[in-house]
Amino acid sequence: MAQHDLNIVHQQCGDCPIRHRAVCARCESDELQQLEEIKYYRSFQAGQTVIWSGDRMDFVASVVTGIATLTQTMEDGRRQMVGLLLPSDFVGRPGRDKAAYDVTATTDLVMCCFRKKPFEELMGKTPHIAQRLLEMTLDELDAAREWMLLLGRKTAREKIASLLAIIARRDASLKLKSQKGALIFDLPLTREEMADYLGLTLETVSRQVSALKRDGVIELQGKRHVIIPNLDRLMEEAGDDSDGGFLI
Amino acid sequence: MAQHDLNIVHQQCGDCPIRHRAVCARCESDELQQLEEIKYYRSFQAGQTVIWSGDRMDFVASVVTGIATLTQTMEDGRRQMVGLLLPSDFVGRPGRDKAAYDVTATTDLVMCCFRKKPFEELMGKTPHIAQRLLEMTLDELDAAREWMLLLGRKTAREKIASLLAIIARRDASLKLKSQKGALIFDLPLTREEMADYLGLTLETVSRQVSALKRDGVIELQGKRHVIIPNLDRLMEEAGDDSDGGFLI
DNA sequence: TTGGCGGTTTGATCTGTATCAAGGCTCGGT
DNA sequence: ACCGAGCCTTGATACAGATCAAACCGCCAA
Repeated sequence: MAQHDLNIVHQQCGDCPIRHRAVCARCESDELQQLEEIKYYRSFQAGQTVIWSGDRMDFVASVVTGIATLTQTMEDGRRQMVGLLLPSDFVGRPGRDKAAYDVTATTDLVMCCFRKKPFEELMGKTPHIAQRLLEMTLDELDAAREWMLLLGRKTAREKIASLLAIIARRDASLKLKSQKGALIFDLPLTREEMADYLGLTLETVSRQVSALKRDGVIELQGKRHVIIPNLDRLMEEAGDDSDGGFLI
Repeated sequence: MAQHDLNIVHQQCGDCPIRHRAVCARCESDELQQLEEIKYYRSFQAGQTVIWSGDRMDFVASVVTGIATLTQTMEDGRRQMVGLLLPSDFVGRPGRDKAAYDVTATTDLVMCCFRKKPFEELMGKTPHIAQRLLEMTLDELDAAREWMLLLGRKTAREKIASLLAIIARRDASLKLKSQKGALIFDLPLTREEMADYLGLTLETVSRQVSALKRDGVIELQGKRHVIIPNLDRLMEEAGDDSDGGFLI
């Protein structure tokens, strides 16, 4: 295996699901070798379902490239997105054999899967893994709580602004650090997916995106290509006080 | 220290924050002795604030008795509860030195605190702790996601029914197992706190509670004492399909 | 006994978002 | 070049829940 940098992101680390420096510094070690032996890749096309809620799930996985969503659906069809998985994010729960959510690829997707049983055994033997997983899970929990504030208390306009800010910042951090100018990205979600994320209808999403455009908070080229001329302005619209918090 | 049962709850285990059988079976061991040395108790009166968001937090803790809430507040005062801590629940995040949320005692409260630095060191040495914490955090994440569905997609009536069902079930599981009859409990939250939990106003909470009473789904004695004659009926009103999921 | 206060209920009205409906844009296939 | 499907926008209207306002209840203290 290739030598790895210390403070790496998943793509550079290839297939190590545990991208923490302490573990990656050991990439040559036994424990990573054991991870190698239980892993396999799966690819999905945009729109494909990775797994349905309630299905038997005999693996855990991390996203290598692409974006996946976790959604919950009520009997009458109301849907709520409860997680957005970007590269290096982890899915699956050690110690549970059924999926709790629908997992769907919203773009073309590659996942690095690990068979669950041996993964759990490995976790029992190598404390780093549980510690790293704990750290990641706590990050996700923080993100979920931020999301709860959004769902419970923000207006439609604030919700849209929040989502755009989240995507813009995640996107920027995956690219170059601290480029001061405008942020530019392609929306990875349809209007309907945005609605499912935000607890709105797709019509309301469309209206509010148009409103933000009309008011000069964002610029649009086509439906998906977004330009954020001023992130501070956008964050103000989002109603976020703390700019430190980074969400999923 | 006293001998502990295996499948115990926190109260019986006294001060062990890690109530998992594997750890508790070792209550006589060195590692628990070390926990003993870094722990202390704090008591709070109903309504007191344990810690404000942004404050320095040099401990982690678990609830011994009473109920605490985690809330987030926006600049203009909009509030959203993002966590409800019942006995044996854990607060605080290893590897972070500031509180991310306001923590408030809604009833008289006793917490068992552990100084963070030594707790982290101990966690590094004893894998059980990280594993148990991971398990608990994953449970909380599941609860948070269920909560997101509630906030994003449920009607006011469904929200109230969901909250009552959550409290009734948690309460029942703390008392006797599988008592088939009516469930009876005292609401530990004011109408306003319920509203902050559910992303509603207190007036709407009041109206919907009255409506559920009028429709015979619940019975009330005074403002707080609730009787659930038929849990299945209540869960139907809550719009929950899966009855297996247990929330915070 | 009175007054005041926190928590709660209830009523009247307003408003933001959902719902229903129609039409537009874009891209790929025939 | 045309068609159709998917996705998106826009308009008209309906409604759930917010907001504003008043009054109630139980309880404690003076």
